[in-house]
Amino acid sequence: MTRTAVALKAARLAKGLSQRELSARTGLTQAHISRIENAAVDVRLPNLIELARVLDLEMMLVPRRLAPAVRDIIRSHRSVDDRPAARSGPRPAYRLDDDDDAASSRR
Amino acid sequence: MTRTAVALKAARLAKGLSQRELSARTGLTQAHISRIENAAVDVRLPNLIELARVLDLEMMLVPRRLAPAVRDIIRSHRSVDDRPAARSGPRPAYRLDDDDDAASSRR
DNA sequence: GCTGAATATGTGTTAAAGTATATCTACGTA
DNA sequence: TACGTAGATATACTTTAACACATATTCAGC
Repeated sequence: MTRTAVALKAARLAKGLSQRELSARTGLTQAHISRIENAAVDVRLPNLIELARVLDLEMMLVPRRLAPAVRDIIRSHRSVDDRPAARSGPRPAYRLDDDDDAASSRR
Repeated sequence: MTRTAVALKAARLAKGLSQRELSARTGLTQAHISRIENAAVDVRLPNLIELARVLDLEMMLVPRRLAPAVRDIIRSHRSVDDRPAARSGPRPAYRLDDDDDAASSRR
């Protein structure tokens, strides 16, 4: 299992979502989310970004020298509010402004 | 042009590499690097990670609340040693230890 | 056992990625 | 100026794998 596959699944479970719910929010099929989490496929960037968005994550390209510092920040802030179902009402709606979907210009 | 496409191209130019040189180091074809930089295709995750590795970048999934802090770190450390051709000898050889290639288990 | 929710899998379609080639760009040289 | 020529990037065409759709399997609770 790749690191991102694990991270995505962990983030989904941390939010208390089923694959089906995540499917509904992202537009990816449940089948495909399953394959992504099991690393049975290589996910494409726009799909990764969309999954990340719904899971309150952000894909970033970090200079290698700064990566350890970034990991420290993430580690030191872990488990503050990412417990399962720490929320009540409906989700604050996913933003659609920023984009990395190369195909969007072709659709 | 998507943000990552721009970032990848900028990182390549900052290292003074041609698409062909980057192709040789990553194993991706020059043709495909061209399409990626022009956002004519949606890059797959293992390819993005491989490109990033050669360009001394690291793909990370950052909790949204921490993303601004991470961006600050990156911005404040910018242009320290990422000038074009600030190096002399051959490159220190790309590491192959960490992995996100789902297909590797199937090959 | 049954029933339903959740996750996994078989199959077809479409787009990513490879191969080969073309185009562009800048520099010499006559 | 025109004419190679070499390096760099883009594009036509083919092959392969991601993704959607449908269905199966697994796993709870009753």
